[in-house]
Amino acid sequence: MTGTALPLLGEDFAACCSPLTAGVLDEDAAERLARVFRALGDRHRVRLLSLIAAADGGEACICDLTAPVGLSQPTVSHHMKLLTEAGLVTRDQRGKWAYYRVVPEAMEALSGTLRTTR
Amino acid sequence: MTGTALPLLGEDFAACCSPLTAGVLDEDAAERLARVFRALGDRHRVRLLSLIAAADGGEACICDLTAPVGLSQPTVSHHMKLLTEAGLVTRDQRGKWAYYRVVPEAMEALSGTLRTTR
DNA sequence: TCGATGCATCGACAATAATCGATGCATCGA
DNA sequence: TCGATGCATCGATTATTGTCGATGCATCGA
Repeated sequence: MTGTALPLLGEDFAACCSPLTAGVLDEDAAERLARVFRALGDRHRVRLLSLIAAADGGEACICDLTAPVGLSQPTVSHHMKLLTEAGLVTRDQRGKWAYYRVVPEAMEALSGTLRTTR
Repeated sequence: MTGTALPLLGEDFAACCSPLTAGVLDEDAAERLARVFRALGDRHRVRLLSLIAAADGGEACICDLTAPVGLSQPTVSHHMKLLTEAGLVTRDQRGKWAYYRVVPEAMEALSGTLRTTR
């Protein structure tokens, strides 16, 4: 296991993220949040995320992803790095393959920041 | 009322947005989603959103926003345009002032696309 | 041990995006 | 009617990001 997620959403998913609209965010909080949203701000990365989530076993390697998104291997690798750094996916190297997996807690936490009703 | 929101999330907020991870998104859906996330992918825009939500009456004009974010008026105007086009805020011109307001339905819909449990 | 495979990194280039000053259009108050 | 104010748009510049070919490092199977 060589997962290298950098949880930009905070160490503790459950406690880090109050709704965006609950009060004025300071610069740091805004930047951290924006960085995660930026990771989702590309159609290919959004697509990659849905491909991984829908993949058999909930995980996929780069080789499974290049064809569906129609990008080169280095480019897909680059996008996956951004998603990993955002904490939205984890990377697990097993032999030759690097398996990526969606982090539900991160998705939930991010979802929570957009919730307006309590 | 001169609101000009372009609801990129779809005409019907409630019905448009199944979770990102519920199945493989087609190109169009991925692009539409990514465009909205991209609108949130800037710390100033995230901040602007929280400022508006926290403002008195839930609305704010450009002139209320320039100082807090420390950007020029044209730049703030530009950011607000992006947020408006993403459907995350509405614009309402009243006299000299343009009042911006968060669209809770859009936030909720977007929040829903990130939800992994149902 | 060696060729093949999967992947990340690097370097370069092209495309997007952020920012601001200048400007023009309304609207308001005097 | 006129100056002042609020805002959007334009044009230019800089910064950021997406993309790919080339390359190098592991790992696997023969």
